[in-house]
Amino acid sequence: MVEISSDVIRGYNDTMILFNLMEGPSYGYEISKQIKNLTDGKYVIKETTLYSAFTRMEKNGYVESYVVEPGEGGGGKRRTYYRITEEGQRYYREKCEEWLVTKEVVEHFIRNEQ
Amino acid sequence: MVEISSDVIRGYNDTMILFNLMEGPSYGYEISKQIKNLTDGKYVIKETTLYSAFTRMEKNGYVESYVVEPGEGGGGKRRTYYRITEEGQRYYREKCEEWLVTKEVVEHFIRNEQ
DNA sequence: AGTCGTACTACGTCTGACGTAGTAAATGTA
DNA sequence: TACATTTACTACGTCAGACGTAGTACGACT
Repeated sequence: MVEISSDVIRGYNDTMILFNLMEGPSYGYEISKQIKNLTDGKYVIKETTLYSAFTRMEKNGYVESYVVEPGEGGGGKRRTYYRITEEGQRYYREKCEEWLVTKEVVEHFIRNEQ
Repeated sequence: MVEISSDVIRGYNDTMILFNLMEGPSYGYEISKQIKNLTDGKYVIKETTLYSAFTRMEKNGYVESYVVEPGEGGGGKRRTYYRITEEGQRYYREKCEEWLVTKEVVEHFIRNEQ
């Protein structure tokens, strides 16, 4: 089982989170589960990584937060939802373009014997 | 022009350097030029990043260094050459495998409209 | 009543990348 | 031959993102 080192993903955690928010507002716990599911458990974002990303991205204007009390719509516990902003969408699209270049660059240095 | 943020590459600088050393021993200045050339200038490794990677990788047993005085073989200045070790080769191959998984993971979160 | 799942917050550490700066020899150019 | 550029580094300090550890607290299930 190949382990993904976190330093590789560094710089793409934000992108993964924003990808989820492109479908509509969401909150920490849900996003962490979605990332895990989408990757078949190959990548599990750490809670601290996730929540500090929210804080950072809100400061950068990529997301906006609002609190939903239990009862209001969703059940369960009080949650902090995040909504992606225009700025966040632009940032997400830039990251997607950047990825293409990054992939091309890295692959010059990769040899996988078949 | 899409700029590659250094955090994306983080974790793959070592791999890029080791890729070059797989062809035979080399030294800082040469490797930095090769990385630049191979990527058509899309990625230029910073000197401090490069030399600190050497130090780290020598400590980890991935490379071994030796000094070549001007005259001995090559011209120019006194150089510190690096040679990849068995351990370094194993590490390089692991990174190449890891890359496949990483790529797959990240691409779940990328949408590039065509 | 106790455990598990949900939904966080706080705090401190580590590491790799990078900015700035400086050294110094070799090489190319006027 | 004077000067700029290229070559080949070293030193030092800073920063940001990831992560370990810990703790809180409510709700649901058994």
